[in-house]
Amino acid sequence: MSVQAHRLFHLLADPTRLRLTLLLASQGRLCVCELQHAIDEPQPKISRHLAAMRDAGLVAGERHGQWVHYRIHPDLPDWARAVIERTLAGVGEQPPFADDRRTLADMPNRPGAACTA
Amino acid sequence: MSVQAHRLFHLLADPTRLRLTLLLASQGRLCVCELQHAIDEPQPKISRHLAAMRDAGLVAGERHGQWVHYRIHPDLPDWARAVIERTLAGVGEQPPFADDRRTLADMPNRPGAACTA
DNA sequence: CTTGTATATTCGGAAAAACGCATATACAGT
DNA sequence: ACTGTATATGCGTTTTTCCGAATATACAAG
Repeated sequence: MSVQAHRLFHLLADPTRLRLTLLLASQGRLCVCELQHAIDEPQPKISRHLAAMRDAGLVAGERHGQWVHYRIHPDLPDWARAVIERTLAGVGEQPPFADDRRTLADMPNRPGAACTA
Repeated sequence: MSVQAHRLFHLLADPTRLRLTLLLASQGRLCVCELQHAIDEPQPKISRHLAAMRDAGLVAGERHGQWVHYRIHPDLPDWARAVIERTLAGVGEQPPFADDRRTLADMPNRPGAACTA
């Protein structure tokens, strides 16, 4: 389970995966449709990146009805979590990361409450 | 000059480049032959990786006589430096990183003093 | 100016990553 | 059962990355 350092960095090296990661780090838990709306990329692209992140242990996904909720994996080692947090603090206000959060906040019909039910 | 986040992570995603980076982060400044001895990889391989790191602004190299000294780039943004330091603290005692430092310490004819001259 | 050591680069091939597009699966509502 | 929405996967292609081997450059010393 212990993520090798270079594997973690490989995941964070792709722009789409980095946006997903920082979005999850800042928002806690999101379903795929929220992620998709926020970063505005084709759904298969997002899904396959999430699968890679899940397989490596970076994120965890839970099904809730028709939605799948993703979050940063709770068992991620401290150093890895710290790296993500520090990155968020360092570049989170720059594009495209800040815009992603804004786009997410403006999402209509946000399934938020429905998912957790 | 400002390193984009995903570019930094791309550099750290390669095992050889990560070893070089953590070695430099822990040792301050090293010439190529020291790096080569420590991580025991072919010289062109190391040189090409260092070139990529230099082109991206992750490290800086200075010529001193026949040696070229590399170090973590002094103008690296705080968040990036913190990411590297946190990674070193988190995985620096694991292989291969700990061994790299040990191998470097045991290097004979270490040019250390000669370089700075 | 030749030799030796240190470092960098070019080139071609092999392996991996990322993509678009289509399709498949999962679940909810009617 | 059928429809709609949410999510995942298979496939073929294009792009990127990494490497080894050879070669080139820079500098020091004799």
